[in-house]
Amino acid sequence: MTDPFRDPQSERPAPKAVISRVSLYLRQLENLHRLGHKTISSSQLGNLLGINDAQVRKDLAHFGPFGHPGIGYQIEELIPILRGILGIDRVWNTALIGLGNLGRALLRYRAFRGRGFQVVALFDTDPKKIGQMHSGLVVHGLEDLPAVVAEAGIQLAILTVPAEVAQSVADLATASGISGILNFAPAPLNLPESTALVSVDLSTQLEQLAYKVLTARAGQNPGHD
Amino acid sequence: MTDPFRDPQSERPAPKAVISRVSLYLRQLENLHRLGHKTISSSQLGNLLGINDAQVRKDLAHFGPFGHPGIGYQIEELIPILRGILGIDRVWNTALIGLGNLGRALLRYRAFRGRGFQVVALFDTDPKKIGQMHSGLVVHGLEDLPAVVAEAGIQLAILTVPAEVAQSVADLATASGISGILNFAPAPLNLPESTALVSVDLSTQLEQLAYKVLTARAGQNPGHD
DNA sequence: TAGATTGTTAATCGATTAACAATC
DNA sequence: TAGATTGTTAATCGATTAACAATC
Repeated sequence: MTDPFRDPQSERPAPKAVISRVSLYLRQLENLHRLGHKTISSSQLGNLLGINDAQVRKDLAHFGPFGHPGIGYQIEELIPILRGILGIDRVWNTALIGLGNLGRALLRYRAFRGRGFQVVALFDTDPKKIGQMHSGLVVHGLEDLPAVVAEAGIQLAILTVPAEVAQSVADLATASGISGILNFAPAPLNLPESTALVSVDLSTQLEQLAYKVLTARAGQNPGHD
Repeated sequence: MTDPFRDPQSERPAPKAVISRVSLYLRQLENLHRLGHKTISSSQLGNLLGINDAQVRKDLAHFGPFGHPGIGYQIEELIPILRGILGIDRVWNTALIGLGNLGRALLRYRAFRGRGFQVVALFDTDPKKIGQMHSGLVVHGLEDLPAVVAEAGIQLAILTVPAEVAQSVADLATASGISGILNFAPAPLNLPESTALVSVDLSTQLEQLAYKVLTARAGQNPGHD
């Protein structure tokens, strides 16, 4: 089965795990750039992140031959490439839906800003919250979503609503033309193929931690390191 | 070191992916229980979560033969078993380190309470924050960590500090006797084998979303998730 | 019994790691 | 050149899915 097309960029979409690591590579490269480093090898980069050097090379080679044999990768050259691959070389207009504790915190969270994710509209269903100002934005009722999405060219939504309403809010967001949802509600969402979904499930993460502590404690792990 | 128990629970530790799904199973079972359901089959449970039925059975069978052929799983029977497996059948005394926006939001976040994760102490390095009260707890300086951990029997730490100090704070937490860390700082942490670590990297999650939107848009066949 | 569903083995699929010729 | 490091193929490892005898 010889494949006539070998262009890595447009062939198969990179697996989810690869993209996760590309995010980590990018952040590490930005740190190194800030520290004045010029080049880095796959094994150096891997060591900093606890990732195998062959994997680093393979992940990057998936998108193109960016490395220089005998030298490594040019940090300044690689950073904008990775930003382009991830799609954070542009501004993403983002709606924040649900202004509970978590939503308000994310609105002010540094890590979301300055990487192209710009919250441009707020939504809630609570009449007490509608009309309030947060970080210079007024809170809309959810019924305004379709109009505001169209008007402001909103592409992404951050969902910080209770689990019970998450599916219906996601449906409304999809119907309004949102292309991607970052879901914090602890509920499985069913979306059309064309809508991208990433879920962050904080309570299951804490459960993972509890399990890990228990097994680290009981099972005396044979393989040290 | 002869293990008198040959039951699956103490054999090989379940893979990370299995435990993630067990969290999802448990939450779904709790919802079903609330709705008055008595039994559920692996295929029904799988459908609700978008998981293959063989995988549901295999995941659960990893811990014991909990199912009833011809019938399915008894919901009321399975719930406490899964809670025990995950280790959320007890109280975990937890320290929250870093009282920025995210830290304060997590402190009040419902999903963390009522699942056994009890925040019993707060820490920060900012002199303006030390001494403040949040949710009935006083903010300690970080230098109090070893004493408070010992005194209050703290086992877990939620780390919501800037990336630059995350490693040193994690080192202090480990040295103080913490068994597990839920890390929200966007930095790779290097910890001893004996300390459990789960990292939640919000900015990389948003980058995953951007990538997914781009590929869903261009390539017609995005991964379902 | 007939129908349903489990636990588990075998088959498949995908991801990680090792090894090395090619390259600078 | 000699040394370093890439991109990639082959080998390994692990996880998912299909299939089915055993069971209720």
